[in-house]
Amino acid sequence: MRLAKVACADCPIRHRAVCAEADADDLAVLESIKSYVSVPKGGSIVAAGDAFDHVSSVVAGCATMSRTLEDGRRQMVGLLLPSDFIGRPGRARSSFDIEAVSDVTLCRFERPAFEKIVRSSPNVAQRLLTMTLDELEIARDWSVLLGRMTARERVAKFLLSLVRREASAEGQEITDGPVVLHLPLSREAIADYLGLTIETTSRQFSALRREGLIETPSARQVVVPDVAQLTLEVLDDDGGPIA
Amino acid sequence: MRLAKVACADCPIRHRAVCAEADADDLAVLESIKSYVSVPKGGSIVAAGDAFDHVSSVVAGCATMSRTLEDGRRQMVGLLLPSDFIGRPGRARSSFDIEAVSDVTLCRFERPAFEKIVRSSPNVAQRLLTMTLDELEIARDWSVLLGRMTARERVAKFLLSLVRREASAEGQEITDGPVVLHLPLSREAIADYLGLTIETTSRQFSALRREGLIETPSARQVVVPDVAQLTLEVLDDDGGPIA
DNA sequence: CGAAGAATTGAGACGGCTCAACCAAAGTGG
DNA sequence: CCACTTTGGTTGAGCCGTCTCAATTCTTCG
Repeated sequence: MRLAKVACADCPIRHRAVCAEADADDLAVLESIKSYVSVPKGGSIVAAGDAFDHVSSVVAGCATMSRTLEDGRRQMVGLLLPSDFIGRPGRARSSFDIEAVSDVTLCRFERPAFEKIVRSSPNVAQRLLTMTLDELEIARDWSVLLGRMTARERVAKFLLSLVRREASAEGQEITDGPVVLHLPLSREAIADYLGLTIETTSRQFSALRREGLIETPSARQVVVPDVAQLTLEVLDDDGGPIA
Repeated sequence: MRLAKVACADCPIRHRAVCAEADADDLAVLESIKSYVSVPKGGSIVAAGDAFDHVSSVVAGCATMSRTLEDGRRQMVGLLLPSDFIGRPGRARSSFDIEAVSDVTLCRFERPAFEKIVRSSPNVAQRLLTMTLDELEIARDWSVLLGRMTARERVAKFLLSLVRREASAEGQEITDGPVVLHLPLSREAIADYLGLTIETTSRQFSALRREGLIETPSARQVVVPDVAQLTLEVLDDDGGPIA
């Protein structure tokens, strides 16, 4: 669904998205070709194999990138939150499904027009490269989790990544004190993200709760009373890239 | 160890590496600042946490990118073959270990000098972006393997990725007929790549051999008599990105 | 209040891991 | 040239963590 445009100057992700380094000229062009689109919770943004006619930035809401095998096994490969970029300049087709898990607002560009900007604006090209390198680092970091970590470590690391991501989105320090998290994902989606089943994921939440490492006022809310203590559950936790 | 330079015009990876799209001017600059370095089998190229003083392209040999957790668990996140790029412009430290698994020849640039070229040459910047996007796709594809595939599927997919990679390096068609592979990795390294143990990996090789899907004249050689048949072992195998 | 979906919990099965023995190939030194 | 060692790979037996299947509870929303 089409939405009214918001001026880039007022955009909540102006300084974190692909347009972050755009100068006044770049921004004028981007502003002229962008359109806002809203995708309802559960809606598809692109399906694996589909053409990528547009690229976009997530302005609000949460989306997932995943692949489903023929027999139904499903693995999420990325969580898309505000300021994240969707699409691949220079590539016509998506090899993953991208779906809204909450109502999502996208700032969208037609792919050819966006590719032209990438070619003409070093600022935008540079920003896109930096974001892609960040994504790559996040993906590789996640590979360590998928390949080698226990269910407990996966859940703990997932929660910590949300803590960090929320802190960085709000430009805050990472405090040790109680942090309240809103989970953007269902247990099923979390399981797909972590390479586990729903049941195992749920059991790990329960175990962490029993041991006082987290509290769960509701299924979608998690309180971490002591972030440092939760961090101890994850070997290797160097802080890691912000996923 | 320093080696004599090879002219870019004679370089075996000239048309596949980060310099592939470089024009004559770019190439002159690259040629003037590059140096060739050889790293012996088993040697470290960079360690996790170390400064990235240089970036480089793999000219010959094979290297791995991996992380080792404090308790010794290890996950490989990338296999580096000729034409692959090592390093991250704009980031000073590596978050993974990069090690030579055979004697490796690198075409190396000091990071600041290379970053300058990326800023001044749209061709190089564009090529770097494309390569990074390819790497990202490969990393995400691998996540599906690590998160959801069985040991048997992992080994089959690994072998198929080598078949494709060899074919693409030599610009050949992917044939169904017998393909002879040289494994660049030990069983241990393969296990680390696939998120398995040595023993499980070895058992899967044995099982595939028993069933006639592969032959193993020696530990480092694998013959795939029928690529299509091996492909049937991997659900989802859409061909996938070339890892 | 009832229905449907989401999450939790339990019991048992199973795939991959651990520990251990064994084997083959490649050095190494007397 | 032959013991001896070392390194890398294979195989076996049993264990354990996660999955599967199933029942139950909790939420949400007509």
